[in-house]
Amino acid sequence: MTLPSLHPDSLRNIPLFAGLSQPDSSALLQLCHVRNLAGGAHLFRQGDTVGAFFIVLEGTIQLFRATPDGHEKTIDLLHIGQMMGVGEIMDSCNAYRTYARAVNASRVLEFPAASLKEMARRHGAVALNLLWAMSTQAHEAALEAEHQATMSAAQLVACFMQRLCILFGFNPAGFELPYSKTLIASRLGMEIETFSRTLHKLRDNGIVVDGNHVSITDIDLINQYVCESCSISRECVTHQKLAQLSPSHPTQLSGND
Amino acid sequence: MTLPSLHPDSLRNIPLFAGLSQPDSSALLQLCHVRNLAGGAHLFRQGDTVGAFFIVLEGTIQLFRATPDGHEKTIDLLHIGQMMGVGEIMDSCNAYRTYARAVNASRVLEFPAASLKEMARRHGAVALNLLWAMSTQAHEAALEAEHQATMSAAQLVACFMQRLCILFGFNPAGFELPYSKTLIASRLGMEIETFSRTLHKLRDNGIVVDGNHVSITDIDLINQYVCESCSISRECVTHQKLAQLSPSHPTQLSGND
DNA sequence: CGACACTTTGAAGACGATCAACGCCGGTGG
DNA sequence: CCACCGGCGTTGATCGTCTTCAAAGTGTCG
Repeated sequence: MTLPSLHPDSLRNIPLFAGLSQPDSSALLQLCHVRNLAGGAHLFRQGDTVGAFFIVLEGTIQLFRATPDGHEKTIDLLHIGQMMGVGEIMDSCNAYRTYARAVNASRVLEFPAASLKEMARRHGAVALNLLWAMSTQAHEAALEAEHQATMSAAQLVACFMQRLCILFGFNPAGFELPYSKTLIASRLGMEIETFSRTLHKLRDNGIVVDGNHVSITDIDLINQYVCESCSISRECVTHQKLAQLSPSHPTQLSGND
Repeated sequence: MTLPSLHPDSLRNIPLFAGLSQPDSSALLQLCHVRNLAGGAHLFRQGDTVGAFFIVLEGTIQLFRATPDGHEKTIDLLHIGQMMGVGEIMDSCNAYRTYARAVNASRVLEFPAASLKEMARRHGAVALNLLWAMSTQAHEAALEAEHQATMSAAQLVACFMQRLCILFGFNPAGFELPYSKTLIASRLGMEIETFSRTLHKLRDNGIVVDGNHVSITDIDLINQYVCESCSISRECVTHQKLAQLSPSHPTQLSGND
């Protein structure tokens, strides 16, 4: 099922494959195949029967739920290496708990649900990688939750901007927003109006936004502003990384272990 | 290291041991030992070097963080079968991310950190149980986060009351709060004043509180009230269970798989 | 040109946090 | 026995923040 378009090189940034022996890696690859998604295409919907789990190879996948009043509440935006649907498989839930939709043209790796547990049982290294990945995801979700609870809208936005720079290797001095403001606001758990207003207020704190163009004029100021009310922020890889971030100094995703 | 006080029966409610073969189970038991904690005793502190992970056997453990302004933010209250510190071990973090303190006299099972990964690598069944447990914890944390974001203080309190009945097998028609109000408020992420006020408002929704005594006078009304603004609530085992809950009909923790 | 999605801006309102004061209770020490 | 204290919980008043509703501006695409 392995498509020719999937080169071993592509696996370098995928935690699930990190450090696997050649046989283990091959066994995994035998199970999966690549899927291409156009922007806006749904990968699965909340309530769909769980048939597979996925890993992002390229592009961005939006995980979200539909609220009773018709809105969408974005849970997360997933990028290269991140997994979807592992939880559903591991606790034998038979329905996806969220929607998953490609924000832009994306490629994902698809693993049949049945095979994953078997791989984990048989290959200790795969099990450890899964455990590592799940624990990392859980930790990040916990950070996220604490951020939401502790930080003001302005701090959340500032924090998000910092993360963008890390994730995409943007030059903080000037970059374009990679998503629509509506999507970002949803991701940050705030209303679009609040987001819009907040962008202006940030001018005083070292972030200037005009249209889709963002300039972080004072990295240190922003970093201090984001961290001030949140003990946990200091744990964030983001902030540690941002401290060393200089223009044209793109950062990779952190490796396993 | 197995203490005489740990009977095989005790393992029945512990997901990590669920469905293990005799050898697997014994191997795990060889690794761990029981620790007794007095109420108020600390199991570990935020920043401590990670030396072990723990499973609650008896009592209640409070996980919390210290906020910059000196308050405590309760992350979770753990009961029988729940694990602490697994995330820290699996992603090779060398410091605990929270405080852990016994709310009342408690017993926990302690596993040396080094052994856990090795067990997971070698014993497929243990790895699957760990994956199951982590995925369940992660899912519950996600529900929790969505609750916090979506529901009003009153709904959160009502939801908490329902959970108490499920968890402890209380008769909804009348029971005593098992924790101090300060602790509950902290658990629910609100100030004690807000909590206090909220208790009165709930009178209109079928929950009457006087001192530490709680009466849920109208289960259906409350259930509807809690669920109304939160699509996710319907997934909550709580609500499904509560529907079948009748007086003197205690419920067990859900089993594995 | 008009339809429509996206964004901005204003004004009002709801909700919870904060500050302050007080009542209650158990323990301690004189 | 009483006075004092600290932890806990209640109640009132106020304040800031974010949501909500409403309206208008901007852009793209047919």
